[in-house]
Amino acid sequence: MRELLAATLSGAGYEVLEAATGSEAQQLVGDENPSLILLDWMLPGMSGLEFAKWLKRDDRLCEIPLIMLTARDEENYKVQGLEAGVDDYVTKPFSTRELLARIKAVLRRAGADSSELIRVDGRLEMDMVQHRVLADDQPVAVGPTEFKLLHFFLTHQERVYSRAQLLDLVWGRNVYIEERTVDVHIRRLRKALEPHGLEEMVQTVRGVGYRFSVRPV
Amino acid sequence: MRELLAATLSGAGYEVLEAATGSEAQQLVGDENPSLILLDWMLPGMSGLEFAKWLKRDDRLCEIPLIMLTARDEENYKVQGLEAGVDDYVTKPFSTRELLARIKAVLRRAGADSSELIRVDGRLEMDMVQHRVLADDQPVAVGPTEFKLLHFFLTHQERVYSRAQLLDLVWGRNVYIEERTVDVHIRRLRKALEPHGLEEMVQTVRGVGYRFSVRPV
DNA sequence: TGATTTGGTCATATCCCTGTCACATTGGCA
DNA sequence: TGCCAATGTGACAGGGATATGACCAAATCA
Repeated sequence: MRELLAATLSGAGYEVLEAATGSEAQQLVGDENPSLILLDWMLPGMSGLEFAKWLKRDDRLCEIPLIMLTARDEENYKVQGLEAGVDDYVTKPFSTRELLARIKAVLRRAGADSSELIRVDGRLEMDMVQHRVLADDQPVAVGPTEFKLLHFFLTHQERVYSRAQLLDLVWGRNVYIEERTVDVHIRRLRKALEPHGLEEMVQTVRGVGYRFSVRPV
Repeated sequence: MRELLAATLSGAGYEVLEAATGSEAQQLVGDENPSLILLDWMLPGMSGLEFAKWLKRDDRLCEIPLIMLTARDEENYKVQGLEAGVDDYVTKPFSTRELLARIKAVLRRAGADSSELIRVDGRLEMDMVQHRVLADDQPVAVGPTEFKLLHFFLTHQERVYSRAQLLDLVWGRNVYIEERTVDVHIRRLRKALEPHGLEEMVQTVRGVGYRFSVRPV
């Protein structure tokens, strides 16, 4: 089964890594940082569910999309899986086309942030390889935190985030930082974008939080 | 028990409010509009079941997800709870991990179907994720209160509400505010919709209150 | 190690929102 | 038609939320 899948996915242009057991997978995941995990419900040793829980509990790994393969479509399996944070299900038997479609969908959903070059509106550009921000091809001077903040915004445009969410998602959870501090970094980011006339993309949503948007308020 | 839970959940990043009795909880729920309620089956005074029934009978509160904590996993308790509209169960004793997983799952489930995108007549659109109002794809500038008011109207169309009801349902109960204040916010909402020619959707019902309707008066 | 940058917090300034009032307008009824 | 009650509307002051500059400790760099 696993080898069949591996062959299919390789054929579709994906790079595939295989693990036979849960613990093997745990090691592989940590080492290789995959873009997506296909997980069978039934595993020798650790169950698929246990693996899912382990994965989603880890701050660094919980972002990795997870698709479960299950032989039964019983509701309570799905519920258990959803509780564990599984992103999608494929019920055996399934067609190659269905599987590829779901993989594509899940990757797209999760994917935006794995991109190495992010452009917005043709004017703002973020190059993760160079670790640089360009506005109208002019370098923008931003500090490390502003860089992370902007990167988060570019990969999560057109959405409001509360200060608490931004602290969680940009600074990382388990940091105890004053919420007002977010304001200050928003300010610094705006200041950096100001010379290029892009500061309006960082929008205040009073009483709620902040939003990055190309569209005017 | 309650304090232990509160500490655990705070640690997990949730904001926690506590109530010792059913009636205390009733008041708190009305005032604070929580995202989720954890309810013990056994309460001093009002029973957990009674509280659940009360909650689910209220138009404004019945949307709040409710998880019951029960010391017994007897079927007939669950059935009674389910009939009352309980969203999930956790049977004591339980692990922190299990509780957190269920909370997360219930919140996600509730978040998903409390529709995040409301459209009316193809012209007016409210995106809760962006926290934005669009009329003919043009952003509409509305203040926080008008936003809440419009959201309420969009989710309760074609019905008259008195000023007192609107104060209760939009502002929250236990706020003592002049009834005429509603008029002013209605005015502000209309003004915001005016540039898009949608102000007629907010209709006055003389002697009764206001109604949101797509149909002309 | 000393210089420089960075990050978080605070105090203060500013802006926006809000509830209320006073007055204008409208609608219904005798 | 004229009066009264209900609603519409503009203005305003106070309060709360956000913006901003300054500061110092910690981290980074040379």
